[in-house]
Amino acid sequence: MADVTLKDVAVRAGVHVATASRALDPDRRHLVNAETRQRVEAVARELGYRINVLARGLRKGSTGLIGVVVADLGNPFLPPILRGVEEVLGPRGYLIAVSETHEDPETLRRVCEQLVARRVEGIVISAAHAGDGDFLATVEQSVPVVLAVRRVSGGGHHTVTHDDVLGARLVTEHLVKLGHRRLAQLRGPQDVSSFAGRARGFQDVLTEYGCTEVTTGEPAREPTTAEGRRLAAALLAAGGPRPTAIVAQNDLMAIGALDALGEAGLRCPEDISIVGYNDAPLTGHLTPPLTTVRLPSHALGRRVATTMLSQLDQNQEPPTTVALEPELVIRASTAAPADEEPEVVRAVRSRDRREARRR
Amino acid sequence: MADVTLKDVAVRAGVHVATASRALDPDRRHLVNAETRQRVEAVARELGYRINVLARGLRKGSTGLIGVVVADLGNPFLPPILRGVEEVLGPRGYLIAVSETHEDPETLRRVCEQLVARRVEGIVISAAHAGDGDFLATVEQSVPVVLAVRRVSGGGHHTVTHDDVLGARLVTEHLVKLGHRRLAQLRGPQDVSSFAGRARGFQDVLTEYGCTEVTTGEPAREPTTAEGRRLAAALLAAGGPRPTAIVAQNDLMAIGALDALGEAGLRCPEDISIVGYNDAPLTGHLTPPLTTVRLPSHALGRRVATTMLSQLDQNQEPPTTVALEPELVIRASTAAPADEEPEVVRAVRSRDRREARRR
DNA sequence: CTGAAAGCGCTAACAC
DNA sequence: GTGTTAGCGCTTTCAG
Repeated sequence: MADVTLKDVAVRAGVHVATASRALDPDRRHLVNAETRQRVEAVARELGYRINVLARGLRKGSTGLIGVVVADLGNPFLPPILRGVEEVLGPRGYLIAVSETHEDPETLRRVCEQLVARRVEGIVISAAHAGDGDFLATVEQSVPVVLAVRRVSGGGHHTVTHDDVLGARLVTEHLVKLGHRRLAQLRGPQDVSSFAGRARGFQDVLTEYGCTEVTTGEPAREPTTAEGRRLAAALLAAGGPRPTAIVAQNDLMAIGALDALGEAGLRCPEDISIVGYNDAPLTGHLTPPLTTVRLPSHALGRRVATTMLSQLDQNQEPPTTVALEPELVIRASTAAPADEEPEVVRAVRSRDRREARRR
Repeated sequence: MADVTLKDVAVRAGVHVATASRALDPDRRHLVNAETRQRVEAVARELGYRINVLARGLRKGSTGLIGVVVADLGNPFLPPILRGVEEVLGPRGYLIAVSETHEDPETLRRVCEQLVARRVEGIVISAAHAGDGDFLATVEQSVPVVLAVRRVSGGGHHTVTHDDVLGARLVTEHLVKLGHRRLAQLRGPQDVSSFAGRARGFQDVLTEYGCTEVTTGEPAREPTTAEGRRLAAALLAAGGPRPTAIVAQNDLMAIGALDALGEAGLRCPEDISIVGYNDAPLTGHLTPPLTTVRLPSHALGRRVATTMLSQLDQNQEPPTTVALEPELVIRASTAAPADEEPEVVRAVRSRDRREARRR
């Protein structure tokens, strides 16, 4: 607990604190006589001196702290993002303070207040909901903000995200090309841009290919296994034609759907194909291994950090939104529908029939 | 970026900064005339004043920062721990700064330096290796340290951990009671106390019940799926009698073992039972669902935080080690060995035979 | 109840 | 090259 101050070092080294300060600062050491500097350094080491970052920050008006606000630390795509952020910001001397909102807007507010009061130099937010734009604008008056993963409606913020529309297109087209024409979607909370984007990609493909959506109506209250199971069960229990494929907006809901299928005595992919989103750990080890969408989370983290750096360097660039491209991961939970024939097959058949009649 | 200072508020409210300071501090507001206080509060709100935590910290000698050092943020048992820590420390006004070491001792050192320089008030470390005791003792001279999850050899630190010996006993005994007598162990790096403890629990049970260990010799370099698979494959490829059960020291290695089994054309649990450790997400959804050990991580986080709090409150209690009890989760990856009969069955049989002879 | 003054530990001007 | 002085924004005596 012994707090050695710069003054202690200076006295012991027989110099003024200012000199000691210079000698110990990498950026100003060259202003000091080499011999003096070495003496100061020696004493500092001997006394176990550690600079008080607080005092320096107060004087220089900088804390070297970057706040990162996430919705849920348990989300498995976060670690690669955090690692990417840290990889870039750490070597620049920044320390990362992580806070969690649990998806609660009130907590988001509180946490941002906290961070601003602590004079963090920037805030990375990956916990935004669609309607948080106005609030974030006020935060941005105090400190640079970079949105990660989730956008807010209205734009106007530096944003680095995944291209969710594209990702959803990728999986949905994959299913359509397998021959699926009646698809259902398991939606997450639509005030989160990721889920909203995935919904749009899905819809777009359905429209383009003239497919039918079988719908349960409501989205999941939370994007969890339990909710996925509940929604999928409702889907299967409903009257009317069953979908041949289910697009879950994340892996957890896909797993819930898998459970619901099993309980209904149906098989995946024989009876119904299921896809997830995120490529969470172990999804490749499920039965069946899950077809899903892989996100470049680590790259996203790095990109978030560089975006933040350029803001910190006062490069007053206008807000941009960059969307990184996800990747389709095809595994065994998707196959051609059993009761319906793929387009090509049908085309061939009808041609055959036509020819047969002609003879 | 407008930084409103206390002075600004004071001037505007027509009072001295000291008065403004008192009026705005929950602990000293009662020292101020109610009317004055309200005026100050109004102005503060109006101007958007936010206290500069740095300046206050410098003056009061406290930062309200707690450092948390983890080995790998991707580890799925961390979030509940972090949440537990935050739940307890957050309401007390502490902010959590999370850093990662990637299991590198050098990084651990650097990170601790950083945190001390920033005058964090306490450091929670769940990234310790067995040999870090001496280093941590030096850190402890500057700031309270609480070890989470992993101990260091030699003791002498406030430690909150899981009872790994017990956990390993639980799964191993479960296997023995199913009738297994030839078991193998997939070990993680033994300089991490968690893995070392699990090794001991396993050995203890084997000794007590007179079972045989089939060994691959080396532990995993990293406790990953790939390593688990490699070690399990080596185990299966080796000459000599095959184990009927494999105890992996974490779920990832267990999954690797599952893979290796599949590749060798063997089934789990029919040919070999496999158990994991940690009860990571989705382990219940694997094929077969994995028998494993569930850790009270959330409770551990809370306990870590309260231990830290009592240290911060200067309660100079001597270092204690508390080990929280894990829980056995039996699923479908374990069954009685095919070629060997469970104890009870054998007992019943031999009794039957005896009785048969008597007639 | 409020104001004046000092100072937390450091760095930035400015002198010498 | 090095010392002097001032002050970052706040809290804390100590007066009044």
